[in-house]
Amino acid sequence: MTERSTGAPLPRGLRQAWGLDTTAGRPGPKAMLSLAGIAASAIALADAEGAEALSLGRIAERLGVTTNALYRYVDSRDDLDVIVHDHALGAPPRIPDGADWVEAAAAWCRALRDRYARHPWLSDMRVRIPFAPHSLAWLEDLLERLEGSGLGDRERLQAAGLLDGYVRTRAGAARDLLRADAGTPDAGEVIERIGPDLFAARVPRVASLISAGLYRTPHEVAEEDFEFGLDRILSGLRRLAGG
Amino acid sequence: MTERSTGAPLPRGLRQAWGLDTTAGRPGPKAMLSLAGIAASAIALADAEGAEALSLGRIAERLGVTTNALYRYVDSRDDLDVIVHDHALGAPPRIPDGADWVEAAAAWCRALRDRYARHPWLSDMRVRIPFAPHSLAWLEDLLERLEGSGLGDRERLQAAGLLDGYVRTRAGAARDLLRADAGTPDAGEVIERIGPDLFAARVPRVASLISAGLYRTPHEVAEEDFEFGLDRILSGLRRLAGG
DNA sequence: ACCTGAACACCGTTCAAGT
DNA sequence: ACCTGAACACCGTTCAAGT
Repeated sequence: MTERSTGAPLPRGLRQAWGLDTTAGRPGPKAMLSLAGIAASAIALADAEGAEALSLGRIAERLGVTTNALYRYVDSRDDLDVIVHDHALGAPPRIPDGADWVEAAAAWCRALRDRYARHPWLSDMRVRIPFAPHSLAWLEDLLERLEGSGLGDRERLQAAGLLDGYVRTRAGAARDLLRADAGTPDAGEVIERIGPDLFAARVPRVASLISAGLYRTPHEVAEEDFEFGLDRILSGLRRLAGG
Repeated sequence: MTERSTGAPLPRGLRQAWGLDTTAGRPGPKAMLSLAGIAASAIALADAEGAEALSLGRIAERLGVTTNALYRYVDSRDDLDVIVHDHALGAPPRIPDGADWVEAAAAWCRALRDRYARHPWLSDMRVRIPFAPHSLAWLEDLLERLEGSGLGDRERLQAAGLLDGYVRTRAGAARDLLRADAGTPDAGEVIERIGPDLFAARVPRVASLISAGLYRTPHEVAEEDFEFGLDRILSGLRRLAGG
């Protein structure tokens, strides 16, 4: 038992996620809820209605409980967001045997993309420095995959940030396209409203790409875009590694 | 005057940003505010207190006006966000003469990074498909820089998305580090709270990188990280272009 | 120790005036 | 056409009970 240094304590939800809050055998009434249950309920809500629908009240309603009850499990809305994000992300997949480091890294990227595809609202959550267990496990896993690359410590960390950022960016773009399928703003319609002539005069290259249909991106094309960027990055990394 | 097709009209703020709302010479009292003034006020507020401080009420307060007055200039909070984002981004820089396409693209990326550095809270704003004039002008500008590359239409658009996403990701990371300098969560402290042994057992590679000080990122190191990823991407693109 | 109920400050949005 | 003032539903958060 080492002395605790001064400073802010870990938020309740994060502490629980790391398995530090051994709630077993404590006095008083036993809990009606669990952090995992709260997270699952929040995820179901977000899956159904998107990130904007997430609120303490809506989650509590689903659980048949008062809003304030959630504060027994979580310190704040912010704390809750971290937990929900981490639960929706889930544990990273196992590393495939026998793949070289480039293929292993590519598999990591596709796996992360798939998680985002399953929960598109993840792209709407504020990005944070990851300290939740699953988030860190993903990073750990990617670092492991990069160990065969011959890149240095620093370079592996940089490469991990590059790949992770790439996947998240693409996931956000894919989410936007999903959203465009439903209701909101269609490129062609917006241009119509702005005025095609004004639009073409101001941003001719963008206008011509749109009218060539290159802005319209069905699912398989988004897949190609994803692989395009991934290939560029991995090609750049392989070259650096002297492959 | 062509017939308007059915569908949602352009939000008021966006229409104004494109110069479509010729407010001159209309009946009734003249406006006390302007969209540009509202945006400037919002930017000053966010610069001072961050994205969380942004609200219609706080902006109106700075302008000496009621919250509801803003609805004469903007359709919704969402509409306002688009305008604020676009104003903070500003117009893209001119293309440097004589640079080859790789250097021109790199200059674009650095310029965008600098805009984000000036307004770090931009990284906290929801990412959207860009339809505001400055946002589109940046895209137009990058597409122009890529014209000398020999890449095809589709590839140029993909490359633009890749580079743009990269810069935004890095800007978000840089913002997190800024935030870590002030108050919030320090890596070492969080590990201390989780328990260094548990942490090292679960994510050994991350733990060793942190204890090696590679997580600590002063300003010049962030700069190196930025150039690292940029080099990888541009190297991958050059190779594709057959350079 | 858990959960409820009441209260607070704040948020975006609407509607009916006033000028 | 602009701006105000009142009202609404909703949000996160706190505090004092109850069990």
